[in-house]
Amino acid sequence: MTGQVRTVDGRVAGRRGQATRQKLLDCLSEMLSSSPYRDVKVIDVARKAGTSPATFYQYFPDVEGAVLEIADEMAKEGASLAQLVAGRSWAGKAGWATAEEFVDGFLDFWRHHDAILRVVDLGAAEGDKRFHRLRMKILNSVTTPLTEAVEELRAKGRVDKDVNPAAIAGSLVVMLAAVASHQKGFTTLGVKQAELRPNLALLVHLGITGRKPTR
Amino acid sequence: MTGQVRTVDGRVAGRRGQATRQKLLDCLSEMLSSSPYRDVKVIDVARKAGTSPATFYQYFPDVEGAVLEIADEMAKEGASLAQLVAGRSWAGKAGWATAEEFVDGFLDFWRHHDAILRVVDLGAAEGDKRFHRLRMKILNSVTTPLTEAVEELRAKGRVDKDVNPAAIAGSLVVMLAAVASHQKGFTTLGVKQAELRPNLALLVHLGITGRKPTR
DNA sequence: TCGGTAAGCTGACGGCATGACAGGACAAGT
DNA sequence: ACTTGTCCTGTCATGCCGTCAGCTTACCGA
Repeated sequence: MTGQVRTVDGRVAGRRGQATRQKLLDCLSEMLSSSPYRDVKVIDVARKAGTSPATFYQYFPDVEGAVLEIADEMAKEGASLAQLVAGRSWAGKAGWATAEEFVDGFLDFWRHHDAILRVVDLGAAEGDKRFHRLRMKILNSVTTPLTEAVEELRAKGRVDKDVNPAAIAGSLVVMLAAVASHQKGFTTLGVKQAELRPNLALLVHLGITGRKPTR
Repeated sequence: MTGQVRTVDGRVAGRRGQATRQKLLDCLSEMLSSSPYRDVKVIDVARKAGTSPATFYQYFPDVEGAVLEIADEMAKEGASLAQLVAGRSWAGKAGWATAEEFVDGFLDFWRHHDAILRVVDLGAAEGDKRFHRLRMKILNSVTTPLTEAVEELRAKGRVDKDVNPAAIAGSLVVMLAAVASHQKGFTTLGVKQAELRPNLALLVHLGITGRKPTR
């Protein structure tokens, strides 16, 4: 099946091979957190992993290929984000709680993986289809249920007919992603962490329901 | 004064020197639009400009330095974005017009400079102070007047006391920036360009005033 | 017209990363 | 011990980086 981990030259990787491969991925992940993407060199990753550049090229075509691998694992993990929104109520106090928990959960996930998500974002913005697909996969696990929530409210006539649920949901999600990536920008504006979250929850609630929350 | 353009080794650049310098910046700008940031090499920029790598290093310490230069020019241009928001009304039909024009103007600016803004965003997200300052400079020209608008409405009691104007304004602005960078993500969701803008305007209006617009 | 001076540009070079290969080390089964 | 297939690395050609000395060009005053 697809589960077979293979080297660049087509061999099947055994236990030891998979271990070094994973170690290379871990070290790359770490390097992405500590130095600019542009400056991440294969030789540094290899050194950090206690091996040689040649070994790196045995498992990955280049740095980008390895990054895609890391991002793919993260995307799988990100599927659980759907639980933050799916099947939740957006009415009354429960609605406010939904908004708050959604914002919290999403920000935590994004900040936890900020280094790799930065690179994915860049790749997607630069037009690379593979990165774009990955980014959509992650965002969709949240955007899709969020869109459904808006559609439901619209069907009940609680939201205007001329709103596009997907546009609203998508915009709110990228807002959260961008805020998480640039949290430093808000401290510069004099906005503290603790203040930011409820305000984001407010915006999300307003966007989804069109109304102010009852707290 | 500060207007003196200088080479890396301290010489004052004359007319001819400034021309090549500018040509290098233009070529770099073009390369950033057409190839991944990671793959932009000094030698390519130099070749494209019909000169040699050594010349590049005479005017810029490295690629990053040149990028900062381009971004700085763009930041000056971005100051005019303030006019989209400053002194506008957020009440009634005028309020809806303000939201629409703001969204349009901002998106156009961001998309026009998307290549360089991608790099600035990346640099800022990676923690580089110079990129972060530049990013804030551009965003602030919009965030500041937007924050004032919210503060004004709050003073009139039309917006809840517990909202933080800066947090709201900042979040809406980064939302627009992120949407502009990832427009492709929305076409994937089945949202067309023309549909996106009014929905963004709606979110902005909701965020600023707390109410649905009257169109 | 003629140097003198500073600006402007480039060839060339050591250093380092890249990416490919062949061959050696290693583990496991026989 | 021998075989087989996995795993790693030394090595090499190639190409980019960043710097320097030195050449050409433009400007200017005498």
